[in-house]
Amino acid sequence: MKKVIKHYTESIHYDIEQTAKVIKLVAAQLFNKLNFDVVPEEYSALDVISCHSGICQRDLAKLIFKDRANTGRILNSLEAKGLITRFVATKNNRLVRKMAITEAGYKKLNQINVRFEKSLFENREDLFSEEDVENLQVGLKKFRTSLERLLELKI
Amino acid sequence: MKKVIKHYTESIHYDIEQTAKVIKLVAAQLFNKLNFDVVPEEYSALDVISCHSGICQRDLAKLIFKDRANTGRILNSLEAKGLITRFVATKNNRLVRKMAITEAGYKKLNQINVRFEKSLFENREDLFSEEDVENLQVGLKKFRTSLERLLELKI
DNA sequence: AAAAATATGTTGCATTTACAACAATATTAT
DNA sequence: ATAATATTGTTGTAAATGCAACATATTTTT
Repeated sequence: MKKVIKHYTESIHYDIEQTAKVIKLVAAQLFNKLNFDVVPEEYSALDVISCHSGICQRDLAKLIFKDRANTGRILNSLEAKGLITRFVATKNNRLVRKMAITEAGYKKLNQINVRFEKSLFENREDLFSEEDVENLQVGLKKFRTSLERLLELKI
Repeated sequence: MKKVIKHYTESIHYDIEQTAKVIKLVAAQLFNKLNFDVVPEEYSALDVISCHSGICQRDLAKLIFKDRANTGRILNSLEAKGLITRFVATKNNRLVRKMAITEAGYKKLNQINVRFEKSLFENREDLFSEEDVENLQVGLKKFRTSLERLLELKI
C-alpha cells in the first residue's frame, strides 16, 4: 500500500484561507479606488451593527472575531465619521457602551451595496447556481461552527 | 413585491472571511501552545516550498498572495531557522534567489502534520463526508479563480 | 547607442492585529 | 464584610501586512 503524502496545501483549510486572502485584497483595492472613506473591515462591522441595533462592544467583538481593543478602535473610527452613535447603557446591571447605525451610516452602506450588489449577489459569470452558493455557505457555516469549539476566545 | 434587503453579512464573501478568521485564530493559538517555533504562515509557506522545490521568491509570492517584501521576510525567518536554503540562480537570464526545503524543514513539516493530521484530513466529527469536503474545495477554488481576475497583483 | 520599461529583491513606513496590562464596576466566595 | 473573581472598555506594544521607493540588472523602444 502506497503511502499518500498529505500536504497542508491540499486541505480545505488552505483553500478557505487562500480564498479569503483574495477577497481581502480585491476588497482593499476596490474600496481604495472608489474612495468610500471606510476600509472593508469598517464596512463589514457597520453592516453587522445595522443588523444588531443596540449591541454592546463586547457582543459585537464576539460576532466579528476581533478582540475588544480593536473592536473599540474600529468603533472610534466609525463614530468619528458619523456612521454610528454610541451611548452608555446597562446590560445585566453593568454599564456598557451600546451603539446604533446613523442615517449617514445607512447611506454609506447603501452607497457601497449599490456599487457591489451585482458582484455580491448575482451574475457570477454564470459559474454558480443559487443552489451552489447556498451549499457553499451552509458548508462553510458548519465547518466554522465545528472549529469554533476549539477557539479560546479571550473576549 | 416586497423589497428584500440584502446584507453583506449574508453574502458568501462574509462566510469565507469569517471562517478564515476562525481558522487563523485557532491555528495561532495551537501553534503557540505547542511551541512549534514557526508561525502558521511560515508553516504554510514551507509546505508550498516543499511542493515547488527551486522556486524563486517572486513566484512563491504569487502563490501565497503576499507581496515580495513580506515573502522575503518570511524566507529570512525560515532560512534563519534552517528550514530552507536559498541560493542565487538564473531564471529567464536573470539572477534570482531560489530556495529549497532542508532536511530540518521536512522534519518540521512532519512534526506539525503528525500532530494535526487528524483534524486536517479526517474525523471532522462525522459532519462532512469525503464528498462534502471535496465539493467545498472545488467550489472555493472556482470562486477564487473567478475573483482573481479582478485582482491587480503588484507582485 | 541611449532611453524607457520590466523584473527581482530589499528597506522604510503606516495600518491592522492580538495579547497583556490596566481601570472601573459588579458579582461571588470566604 | 472582605477578598477574590468576572465583566467591560481602554491603552500600550510587538508582529504582520501592503504599498511606495529604491537598487540592480535585463529587455525593449526609440
